[in-house]
Amino acid sequence: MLKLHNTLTGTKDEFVPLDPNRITLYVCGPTVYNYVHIGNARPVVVFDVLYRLLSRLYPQVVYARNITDIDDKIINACAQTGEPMAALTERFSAAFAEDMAALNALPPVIVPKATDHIGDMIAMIETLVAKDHAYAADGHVLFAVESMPDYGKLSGRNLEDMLAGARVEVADYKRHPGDFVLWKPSSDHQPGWDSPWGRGRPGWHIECSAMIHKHLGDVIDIHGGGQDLIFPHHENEIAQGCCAHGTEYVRYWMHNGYINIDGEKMSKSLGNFRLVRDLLTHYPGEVLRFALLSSHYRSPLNFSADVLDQARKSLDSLYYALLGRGENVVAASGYRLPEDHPVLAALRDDLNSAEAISALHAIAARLNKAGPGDKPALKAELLAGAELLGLLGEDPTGWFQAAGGDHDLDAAYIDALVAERDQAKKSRDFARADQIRDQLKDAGVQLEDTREGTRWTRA
RNA sequence: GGCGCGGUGGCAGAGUGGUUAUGCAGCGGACUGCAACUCCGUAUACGCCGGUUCGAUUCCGACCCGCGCCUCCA
Repeated sequence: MLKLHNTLTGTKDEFVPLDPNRITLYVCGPTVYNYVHIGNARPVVVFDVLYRLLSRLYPQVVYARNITDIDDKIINACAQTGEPMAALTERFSAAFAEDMAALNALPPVIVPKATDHIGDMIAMIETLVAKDHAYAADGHVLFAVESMPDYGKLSGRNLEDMLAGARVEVADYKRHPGDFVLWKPSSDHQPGWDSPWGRGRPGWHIECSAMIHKHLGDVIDIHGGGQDLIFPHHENEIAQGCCAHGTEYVRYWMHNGYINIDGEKMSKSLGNFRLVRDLLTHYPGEVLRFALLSSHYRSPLNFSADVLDQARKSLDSLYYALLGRGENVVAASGYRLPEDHPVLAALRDDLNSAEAISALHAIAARLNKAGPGDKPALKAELLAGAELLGLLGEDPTGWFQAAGGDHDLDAAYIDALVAERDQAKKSRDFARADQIRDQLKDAGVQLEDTREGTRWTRA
């Protein structure tokens, strides 16, 4: 059984797919007007694990993650640099794909772009207007929140509550202050598309609803994203999807917690963000991924160098288990994680990645202690468990020897010193041997004498 | 003001009505020429106050503290 926390019910519910032969998963992707920060990466990594898990449990998973390539923030970014919109969005889409690949996130099955679906959005808006859930006013088309009795059910608020806390001036063409934009007019120098309401561009929420409808269906199994999307984005998606197609839209809503810096939410508006791109110059992508998975996806994660260093060391201990004590162990082939395996059980419990990692350490401990005959099977088990989390995909020797900084010694030079030290050891010149080891240690290279010879790792 | 989340050992972080994860760091030991890796052992914990209970970190209530959403944001 797979249990998932559903924002709609507020509880951990058993996952019952609409069609067990075709699971549908949609995750909100980035607005491509700059590089993404580590907070943007959290849902990508979290739902990548969900995608891997679902793929293990069901024969087919249709996973879509959109690219928002029309938005006022993009228009503003272009206005500042003079770069054409298509060039800018293409550039940052590619950068996003690169960054996420560095975090070992599998590409989704479908990566729909908003600008490829303007016609679908217009059609959906027309449906909403025809059903009296939307109205045109002053060049805009607005969704009428009062036309939907249970509007607010996802975020747990009602229209009166929202009015009480309103901090924004209400445009006078709105019938109700909570009405939101489906379509808005573009000036001559703004990008726009022809529509029944004149030349304009879509509002933020409609693209996801339209693309879900086109690629995945009227009702999908799971929709994910960051907690800050619950309101208004996902609330409004529900309104659009349910009202346009007369169905329930999404069965399970999943939202990940924030990444914090010094206890405060990391966000573009606060300016306290860390770009994935910059972090990757200091840490392997797998360390970032491990850090993101080291706590539960719904909990806040306080991001710091300390967290990354601990992730690195924890990962090292797992790779050490794969590396062994110098013996050459080949993982058994054809291993498949059993249904009741602890790693699988942990992930099935609302994606408890922290517990899954702990289960990985338990396998590593058994692998370290095992006799030669048992090692291949345990190594295969460790690799299979880790793969569900998208971890331990590197060659262990490569993991430890990969150059990370500008001042790293090159491998040939290190090998030469190691050879010299071996000679010194053979002639029992331990003073010289230790001198070489200390010299390398100062340069960040750790030597280890194993039965099969000396090996080295970068600290 | 409305709605919601969280406070676990030095740090990170799971979990549970009683046997008290896991990783890193610490301490003692084994291994080693000495180390490193690994192994064995070990200390330190559940914000505060009440209640329920044979027994609560885990359930209930109040309180304190921190955070988030209500506006673009993963």
